[in-house]
Amino acid sequence: MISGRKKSTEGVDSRERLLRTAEQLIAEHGYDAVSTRMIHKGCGVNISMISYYFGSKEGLFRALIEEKVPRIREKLEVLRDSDQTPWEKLSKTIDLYVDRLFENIKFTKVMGQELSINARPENSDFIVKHIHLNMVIILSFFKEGIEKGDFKSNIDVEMTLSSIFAIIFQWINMSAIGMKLFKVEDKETVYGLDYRDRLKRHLIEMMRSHLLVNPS
Amino acid sequence: MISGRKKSTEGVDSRERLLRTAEQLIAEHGYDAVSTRMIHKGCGVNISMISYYFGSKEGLFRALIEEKVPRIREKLEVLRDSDQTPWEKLSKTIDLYVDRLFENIKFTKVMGQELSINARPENSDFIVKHIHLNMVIILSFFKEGIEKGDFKSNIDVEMTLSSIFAIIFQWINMSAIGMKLFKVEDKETVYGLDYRDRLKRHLIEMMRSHLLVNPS
DNA sequence: ATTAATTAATCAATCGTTTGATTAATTAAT
DNA sequence: ATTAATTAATCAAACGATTGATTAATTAAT
Repeated sequence: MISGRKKSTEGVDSRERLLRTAEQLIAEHGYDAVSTRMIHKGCGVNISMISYYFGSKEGLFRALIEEKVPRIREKLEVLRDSDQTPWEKLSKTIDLYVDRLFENIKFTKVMGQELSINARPENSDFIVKHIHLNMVIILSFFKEGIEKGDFKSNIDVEMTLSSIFAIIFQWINMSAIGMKLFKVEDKETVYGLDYRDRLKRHLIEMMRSHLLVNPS
Repeated sequence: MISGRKKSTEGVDSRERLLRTAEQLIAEHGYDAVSTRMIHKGCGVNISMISYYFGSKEGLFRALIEEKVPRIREKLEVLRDSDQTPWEKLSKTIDLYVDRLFENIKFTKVMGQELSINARPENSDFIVKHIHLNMVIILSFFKEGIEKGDFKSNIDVEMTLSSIFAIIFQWINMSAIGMKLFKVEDKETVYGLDYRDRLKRHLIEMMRSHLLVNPS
């Protein structure tokens, strides 16, 4: 068949299209404002396929969360086990995290919404669990830096770590503020490479003066 | 009459109860997850009073936003026109902002949700406009500090300002992460005075090392 | 022939909103 | 001082539309 419109092996494709359309719409309007009909109209896949593949609308959302919760952890573990200085580990962590969240703008927004609203605790617990596992690794970089005498000993490491996450998350989740502050018209710009680099540089420079005993 | 259950001058009270209940519920579950029936059941005020006082559910929400968008600006202007050093102005601004947002946890969450989701642009535009007006004032503190030679001249002032807002907002909006990081069981604790002070101290100390040419 | 994928049609439940009637307080006229 | 008219506030009930979900029938590939 030329059109191949109904090949049964397209099943995977329908599933994927539902996930991607849901991600797009939910990032833009929030979970509760997105109806199953919006999703089905957005990708042309029949409504009942949501139940067919995911059991329910919540099941679709859950699948989206579990599929995408970033797997930065492996990279962090490689970094941890390397022989770089604590400061090198930390600055590369910032680089890594900014890249990962910027490469998944839509999903980062969805995460932010799930963590802000407290509906569906299974989702927020799942996300918090994974973020925390990463945080524990990054915390070890701080402690290593303090032990070696590279970092100041009187810094509030937990607050500092939390701040790094906050700054990146907020840049993506509240882009409207950034747009106004930097007099930028479209979202594409603040999500683009220029501002991504500027955010990295700012974060690293701020951490340098805040953390290092001897900022070179 | 003793009960006075239906005095016509109670109208203001019903209006107020609708606003407070909506604020509470929307902060917890998000606008779209809160139905008009949830609001009316939450405060006992008849459902039709929403249309009566606010025209619609969105009108109620809009009234909530306009009523509460923090009026920190007057205090910032007093600070700006005072004869304190730029660093004093900035550290007092941090103090002021943390206090204001912590005193309005529920509404700060609502603001965060409105800025994250892009439904109802009238609301997000309104919020962004007011936040930006405050940001312009705080930016003048930075510039004054640089001109006087108190602050380093090579700092990214816009990114730094944006970071301050991000850290405070995120602490309130994503309390789940803070709870896990600080091994705290209930929200009341991370929203309490101890962590409020700890957040202030961290922010001010981080800004001190990041901004000041000569951190005393 | 069996299986997996897809469809249109339909379900009960809930959504935001509106209705017409009722209450209690206020104002104006006698 | 009484009475009549007007007002704001409140209520239960119902509106049409939309929600998430399910059904049974159909299609296509093995």
